Amino acid sequence: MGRQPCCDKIGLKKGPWTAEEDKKLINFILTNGQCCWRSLPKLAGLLRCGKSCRLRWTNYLRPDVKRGLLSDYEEKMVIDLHAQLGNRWSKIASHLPGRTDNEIKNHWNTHIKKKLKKMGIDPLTHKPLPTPTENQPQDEQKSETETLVQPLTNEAKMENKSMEAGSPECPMELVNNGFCTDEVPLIEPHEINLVPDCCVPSSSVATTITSSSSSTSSVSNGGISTNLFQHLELPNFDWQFDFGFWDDDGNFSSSLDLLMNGDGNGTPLAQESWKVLELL
DNA sequence: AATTCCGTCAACCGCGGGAAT
DNA sequence: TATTCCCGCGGTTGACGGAAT
Repeated sequence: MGRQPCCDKIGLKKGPWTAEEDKKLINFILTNGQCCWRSLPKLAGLLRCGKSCRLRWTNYLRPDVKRGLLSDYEEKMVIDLHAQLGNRWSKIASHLPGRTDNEIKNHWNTHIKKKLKKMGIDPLTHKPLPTPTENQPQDEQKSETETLVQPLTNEAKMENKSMEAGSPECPMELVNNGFCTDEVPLIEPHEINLVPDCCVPSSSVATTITSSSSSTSSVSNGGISTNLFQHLELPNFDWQFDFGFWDDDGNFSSSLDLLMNGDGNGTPLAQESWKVLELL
């Protein structure tokens, strides 16, 4: 007997998500937690496959998701981790708080791969390509390469608490390189207090608000503008919990003004799901 | 101004791993 | 132990927007 399809595909909607669908999904998850993706669409009143809901949540709607271009630091992290882990995007993502595997995978394929090739580095092996381009001066290649690919300093590594080494679960060979390839929780348990006990989310709901201050983050994604308040047409409410945003250096900051008014570059920082959080 | 090309990224698909029975 | 089911991962696709012609 073959495997059954993950869901009944008849009558199910595909393609970009609408604001209404997003709202339904957020409301349901924040009320009930992440339990059983298979039955979620029915319970939430969505004509979507469970997998589609999970993807939409983890890659876009999740409150702690960090949007915008990867910083130089993050890019170095990705390259360094990729050299050790290969195409294990979820593992790589677990070392970059707020970043999703999908986002990192896309960034790798569209940006980093090209950069490395241009520098004469094989993106697969992270070693110099067998036949270096003769057109490009070696000195230029080297300096660029050193800037982007050199191993992270210990200081830089310590900056990221998700990379803490020394835990019993952390393989020594990776600890020695400054990385632990095991799963690293992105959110401390005390940060999760919004979901009923019936279904405790794995690592999805936090009381921190993240968003990118990158000026490039204002592009629409799947028809959804950065100003997700407007997107979901949810009512305003008072902010009562900690929140913040990620700057281009990978630092997390808290600021009500930044959240509500933008970062001074016309970039709104609020994300839609927080309204729902507060309403509950 | 219109058309084509290209880059980006959200979303889909199929598969494997692991839990449940 | 074998089978079934669900979740999550990684590869791929397709829609969209901007650049180039």
